[in-house]
Amino acid sequence: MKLAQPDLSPLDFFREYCRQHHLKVTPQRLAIYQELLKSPDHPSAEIIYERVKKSLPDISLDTVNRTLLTFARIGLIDTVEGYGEVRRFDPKTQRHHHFRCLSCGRIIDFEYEPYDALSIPESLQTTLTVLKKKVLLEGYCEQCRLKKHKVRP
Amino acid sequence: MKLAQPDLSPLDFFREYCRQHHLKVTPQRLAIYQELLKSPDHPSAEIIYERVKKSLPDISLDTVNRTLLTFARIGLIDTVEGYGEVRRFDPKTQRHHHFRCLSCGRIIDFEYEPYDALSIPESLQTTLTVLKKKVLLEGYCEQCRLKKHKVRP
DNA sequence: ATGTTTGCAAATAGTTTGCATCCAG
DNA sequence: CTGGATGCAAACTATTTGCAAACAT
Repeated sequence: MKLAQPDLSPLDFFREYCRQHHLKVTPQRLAIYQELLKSPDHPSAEIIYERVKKSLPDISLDTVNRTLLTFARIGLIDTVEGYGEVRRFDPKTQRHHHFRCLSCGRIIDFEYEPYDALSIPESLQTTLTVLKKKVLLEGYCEQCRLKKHKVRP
Repeated sequence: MKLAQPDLSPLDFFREYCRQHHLKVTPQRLAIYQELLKSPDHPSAEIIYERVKKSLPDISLDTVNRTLLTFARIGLIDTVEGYGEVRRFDPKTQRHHHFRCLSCGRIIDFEYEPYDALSIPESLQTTLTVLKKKVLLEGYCEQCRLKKHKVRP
């Protein structure tokens, strides 16, 4: 689904991506996308809204929200921890990892030695204190594998 | 902080764990913990509430919420994707991984070849379709490293 | 032209807070 | 006894939805 030509300007890439996904290129969408590109800090919809308002004072938070979800749905951007679902709890505090079904949201635990033994990148060691390592695999579970579901969120 | 003797019955372990963390062992907490142990499905507070109500009909959703957060805070249970924070977005769809500061919530991107090359456990291959692999490291960032912050959530 | 997108307002969902009462230690 | 825990209600925050007007194609 993703474009294979990264040799376009970010803007052309965006236009092309939208066209391929039958999305209209509106000033709002453009502004949001450009703001996102400038934002290395994984902003929330609210924060993007505040920033985009500087150039488009009349934009609404709803539009930002809808646009971001749309972008995520077509794979133009990613959502980071916090998949928009409710908080869920896990009584297993021993080391284990998760598989998450992109269709039904099911989370499956698994244990896998090699993942526990993962090394920490040198470059991080100097500035960060790493306490936990978690591997998250994503894809489709047995039930959803065949059905052509739409991806969450 | 975690107890080192897993050779207690789950119930005694719980009582002991609570005592060490100066938490009273109330019927509600007991019921919630026991329900959690029976729940391999990473339930939400709402779902736990529904289940626990069968044995404690007068329990409130607030108590379930507070109790789960308390349990998570003392490390008795874990919270799963969806850290209770707002949804955040990432314009980088190329492969990369995240470090998350347990204190300030900051998310730092990093790239690390070996993580991209991770093998998928055999046991999962037969039933699941794995599309993405993400490694999440957690700990304290440079700024928070020294300050003794309380852990989110 | 026309079907999508937007902005607004209202609804909803999930979570948190204040407070009086209750109970485990 | 007494401070922490609970239940209730209300507040709050984030997100979603319905709809008429506006706009991109």
